[in-house]
Amino acid sequence: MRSGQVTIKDIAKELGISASTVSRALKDHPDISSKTKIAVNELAKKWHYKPNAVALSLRHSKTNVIGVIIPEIVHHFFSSVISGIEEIAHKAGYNVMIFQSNESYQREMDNVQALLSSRVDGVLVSMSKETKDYSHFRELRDNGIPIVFFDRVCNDLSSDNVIVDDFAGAFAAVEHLIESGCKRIAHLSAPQHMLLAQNRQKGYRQAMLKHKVAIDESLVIKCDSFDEAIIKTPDLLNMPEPPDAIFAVNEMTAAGALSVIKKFGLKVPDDISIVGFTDGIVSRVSDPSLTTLEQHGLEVGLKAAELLVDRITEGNMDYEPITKVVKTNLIVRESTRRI
Amino acid sequence: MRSGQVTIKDIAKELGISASTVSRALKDHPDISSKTKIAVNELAKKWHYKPNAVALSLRHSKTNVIGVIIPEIVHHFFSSVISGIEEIAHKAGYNVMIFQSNESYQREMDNVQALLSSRVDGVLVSMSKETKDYSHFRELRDNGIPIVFFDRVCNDLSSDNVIVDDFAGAFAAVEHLIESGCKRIAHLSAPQHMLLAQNRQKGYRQAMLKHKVAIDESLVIKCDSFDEAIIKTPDLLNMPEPPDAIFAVNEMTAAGALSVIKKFGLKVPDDISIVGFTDGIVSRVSDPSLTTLEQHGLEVGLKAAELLVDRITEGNMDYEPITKVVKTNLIVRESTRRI
DNA sequence: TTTTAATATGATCTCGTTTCCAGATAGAAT
DNA sequence: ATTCTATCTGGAAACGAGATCATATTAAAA
Repeated sequence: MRSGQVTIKDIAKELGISASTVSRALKDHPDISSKTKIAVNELAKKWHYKPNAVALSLRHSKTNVIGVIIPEIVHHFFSSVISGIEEIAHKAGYNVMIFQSNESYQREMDNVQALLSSRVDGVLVSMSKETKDYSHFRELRDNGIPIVFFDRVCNDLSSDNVIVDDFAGAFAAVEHLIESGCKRIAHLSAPQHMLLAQNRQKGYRQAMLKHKVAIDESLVIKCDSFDEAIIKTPDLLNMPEPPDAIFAVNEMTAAGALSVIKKFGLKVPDDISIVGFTDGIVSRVSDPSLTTLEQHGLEVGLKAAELLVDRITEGNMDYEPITKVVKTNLIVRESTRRI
Repeated sequence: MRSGQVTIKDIAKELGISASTVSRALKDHPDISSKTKIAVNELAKKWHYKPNAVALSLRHSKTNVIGVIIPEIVHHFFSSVISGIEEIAHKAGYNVMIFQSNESYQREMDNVQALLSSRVDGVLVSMSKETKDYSHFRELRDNGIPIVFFDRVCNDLSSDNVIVDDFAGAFAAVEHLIESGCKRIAHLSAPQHMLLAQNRQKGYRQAMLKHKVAIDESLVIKCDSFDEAIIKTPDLLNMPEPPDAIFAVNEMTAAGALSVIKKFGLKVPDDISIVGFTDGIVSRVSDPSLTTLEQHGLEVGLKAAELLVDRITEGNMDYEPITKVVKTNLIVRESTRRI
């Protein structure tokens, strides 16, 4: 038969009519006689004609593709965000292209170049931990490609953002610890150039301040992964005055700390309480299950994709950037004392 | 400035030369004078020229895009497979488009249509649980698009597959249970139209047979999710002769069973041993940590993508399908007795 | 001086589709 | 009979890049 897939020209040739007529017949243009329409549509169906999206993209300067850059897919939060994005994109007729930065700035820039080359209609980004320069994102915008940042956003760039209410979440978590009787609360934190990390730490400090609990700065350390927690938690526990609670910046860090604490023979929550961030499966099935903040990854994905689709539809790049905030809520489980 | 991104024509017009010359200058064609080359390349750099991938795709009938259909991204195994796929694809110059079937046959067919329209160069598929008809996949192949199935594959379709060694894994798991003294071993299984489920069950039966342990058919039940395990495990425990071990078809089912068993006040592994499948984070951090089979999702992704890229490069659709098997290995943790 | 060859560039077509601009044919109105 | 209008269809250009073919200019060889 033909090589490759069926085209409008194939149909035109078979029926002895012009390509323009076939094109119009397929989209039910009023100019075309119903006789022709029927003939065309029947053959198109028989031959499984599928419009060539590539040709359409070129013609309309619109690819109907949304690009997504995330640090790593293998994280419950990010994969659920993608799930939300895919959901909205699918409904709005967009396909989703995924790029991982693997927390590398270089790789993130490469991804942006690929996105530019691909002429995607819009981009969703959660920045890598390394990223401190944002010119590659500016380049996207200068080329008329709207961007919506989510979760890992930055202040320097005036852009659309969808973030989790990190401050309020952290505040609620720490307040919960204080109210359940904890006095020496450690904070395992992420690098402070990330807005997310700043806000969570602010929430921690504000809650401590409000309840007049002194902050021991040696209890506030940079520690934001499972492996790092395995290494650094022992130092905390070996202090002369060890903490009686830990507020970790994310789920896996909390899990790492928990694992060390159990190895030390300490009881959770009797000796030490733990609160994490992000309600992943780990928090639910760990023993004891972890008190944490529901981060609603799916909703972040939905909101971010909705906003992006709107921006694309508007087609105007002179918009006033907005920031949408997805509420978190504290889920009290077994790793903290109920009051 | 210009609307949209810079094109070859823009550069040609600015320099007062033809588009063909610019095109050749950019790819260092020997015909072009070095003076022109320098001028073109400088302007291209200054204006951030990026070749339009859409135009190239149309011209060359090659999109450099790989499509991936998976049931759900929000699963450690699948997200790690994607991670592997993205890795290889990136190296080979392909972009990755993600589609979720959400375990729906209808949605899976829609995805295939979108893939056909997008003219992707190849497709990676892990089928939905509902899928029992494979004509949509045949249509892909009939249009010259190579497919590699992974994990959720089927026998009826003669195709390239990358699978986990489910039989051997299950066999090893059950043998381990028997050798550690278990006699009444329950199997929480997935629907039998899935090859994966068949093989895991075969492994279970073979191991029982080899060691001459009687199989109580009432201990072999369909149960393949966390929630289902929460519902069905109590029935097992309430039997007159409850099982002394559970071999679950996947990680979350094992986690669900574990959670019920602990609620019943039974000790793991003293009263009941548990083995799952897939070495996700859950198995590692649960308490007790779960003995399980390392499923190497990343490696499945790498292998599948490599195979697909090879098929695309070959460009010949008359190949002999092969099946690659990724070994599993048993990781003995706290949920089973060591011998 | 004329032929030959090397060098550098432009014009045109193609990929698949849409869309604007013409046309052809028919019937209705003048 | 002629003009007008409605109905249907075809041709060509365009989207961006690349490949083939053609051609102009200059320099080297005969």
